[in-house]
Amino acid sequence: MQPWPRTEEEALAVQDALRSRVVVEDGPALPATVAGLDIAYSADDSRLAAAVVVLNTADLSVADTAVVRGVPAFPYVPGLFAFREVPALLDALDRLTVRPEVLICDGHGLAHPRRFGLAAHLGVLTDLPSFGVGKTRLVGDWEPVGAERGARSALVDAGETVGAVLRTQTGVKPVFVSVGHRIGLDRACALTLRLAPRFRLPETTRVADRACRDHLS
DNA sequence: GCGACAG
DNA sequence: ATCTTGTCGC
Repeated sequence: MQPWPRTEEEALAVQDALRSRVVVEDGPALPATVAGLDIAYSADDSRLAAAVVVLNTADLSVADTAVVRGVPAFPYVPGLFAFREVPALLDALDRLTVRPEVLICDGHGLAHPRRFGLAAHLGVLTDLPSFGVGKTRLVGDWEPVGAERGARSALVDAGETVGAVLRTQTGVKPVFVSVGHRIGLDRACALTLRLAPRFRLPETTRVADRACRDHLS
């Protein structure tokens, strides 16, 4: 990556320059491999471990894992979250042996104030299909989601649908799915459901979460 | 001025 | 994100 932004103004300028590169076309309906990306931080926030885990979509078995240690590349600022995690995640992606067909990020894609959250950012930089599955909202409003697994409600911000609030398990809080790059919302939701046969979060996120925590000492 | 605010 | 005991529920 080029000189990394060091101020909020510089980061906003980068987002402005990159967001036009988001490609809105549908991606693979049944990718053979999917990657989960996540980062764990040390208690004092000075160190981090970034993990990328590639799963075989067919049986959710682990095909490859890469974990790297590093430092946050930017302070945590809502809306500029990607600048904190992208460098470490790209490092981890570079160490993979198996090329994932889709990236699934911990955070949002287009469900972002400027429509360029972490999932969109990583998608553009890697040019891989990507989307985000967040645990809480950043922007948008939605109507109550049906109680059954699979039920979804449009996540709307400033009049436009920026994602979906999806119930992955009956009786648990829904997750926030939003497109990042080269994949549509319907396929992102369908994939999320396939990857979450038993728990609230997709296995990609769960396995990556465990991997990066283990590498933080 | 008062909230809201991915991880 | 992370700090953390107990507790309610299946």
